[in-house]
Amino acid sequence: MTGKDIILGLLMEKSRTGYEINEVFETIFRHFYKTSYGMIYPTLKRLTKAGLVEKEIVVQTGKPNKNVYHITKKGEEAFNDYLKTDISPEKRESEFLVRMYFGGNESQETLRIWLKNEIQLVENNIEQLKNDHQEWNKKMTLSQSIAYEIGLAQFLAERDVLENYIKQLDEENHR
Amino acid sequence: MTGKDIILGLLMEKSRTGYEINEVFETIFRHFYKTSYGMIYPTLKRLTKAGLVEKEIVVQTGKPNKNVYHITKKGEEAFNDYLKTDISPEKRESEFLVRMYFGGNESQETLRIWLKNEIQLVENNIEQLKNDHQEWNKKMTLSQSIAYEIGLAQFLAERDVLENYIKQLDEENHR
DNA sequence: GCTGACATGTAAGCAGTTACATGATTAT
DNA sequence: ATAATCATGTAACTGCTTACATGTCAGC
Repeated sequence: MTGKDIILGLLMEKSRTGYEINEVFETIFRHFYKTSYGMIYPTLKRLTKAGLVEKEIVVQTGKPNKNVYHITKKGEEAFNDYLKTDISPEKRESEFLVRMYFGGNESQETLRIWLKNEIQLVENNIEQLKNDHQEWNKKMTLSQSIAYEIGLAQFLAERDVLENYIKQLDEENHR
Repeated sequence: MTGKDIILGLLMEKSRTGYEINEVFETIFRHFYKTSYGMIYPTLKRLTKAGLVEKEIVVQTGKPNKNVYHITKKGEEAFNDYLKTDISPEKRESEFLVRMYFGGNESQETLRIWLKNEIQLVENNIEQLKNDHQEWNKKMTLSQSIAYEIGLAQFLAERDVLENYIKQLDEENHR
């Protein structure tokens, strides 16, 4: 799976601009796929050249013009081919956990700061995820709901562990 | 954070070979940082050239010879400098969740197969994590325990969601 | 004779990331 | 004026992945 596959999938749902594709990555895809314009626009260009998508220039008033991309037959075939490939194992890279691993020599105070910071980040993620869900759930399929709930459950689980440890640190301090 | 930083950190703990560094990545680091020999050996070479680590050739009997790497003063400084940088946001890439997002047109049967497969993978992860923990916990610091428990809690959370949904599918089928 | 653990590397390629660059319009 | 939203791109770099390549020794 590369960015190309996901972009094709999103254009199967409906025609979109690069800007709108980025919005999807920043909302519902946030907790399982991160990317940037630096991937989106060059990919769209390559896909156009390869005949998998078609570009339509839409003139707008009150807003800058935009390029709407439509998937072609060839593009649909490419996406269906992708769907037949094996699912690759998940990739995670958590610098927070790496730091926790190496944090054995840090003071309890430093540890508490790290934990508090991470809780804040996780809570932001939870809130954003819930907001995104409220906007999307009207048209969500069953499998999309599962994707959402797994993300939410994992964030909640992390928050619980973090809060438990902070409590533990506090209790040790008050003894 | 790049592979280089983690390798330096691991060599701060104790001198290791490339093979042993890989073992760490395959056990305790498994759920938050994935890599391969293709990163480890070239990095070790670069680090040696830069004077951050030193290579010692150890002749063994009954086993192939090995290269043990020791961190230098300069290497320790580099690692401490890294520790002062900001923690970068987590990166996740779950092809399973991407497929779930796009899986709206799949049959319940297909969905059930996907869920069962993912449960199997998650359960393998849980078991491996628990095994790794039993081997390492004797010498684990508090913060290392947190890293372990976050990983475990997230896998358990995912398993719960998946199992719930399978149950739901079963119930709908029996109506 | 073969499998599995131990052990070390290279080289080509790629899929991005990061930083840069630009600009219109609307609302405050 | 200035921030926010809408909107599109490029170019250099990089850090890794994948596949290849090689070999020892122990135990069955």
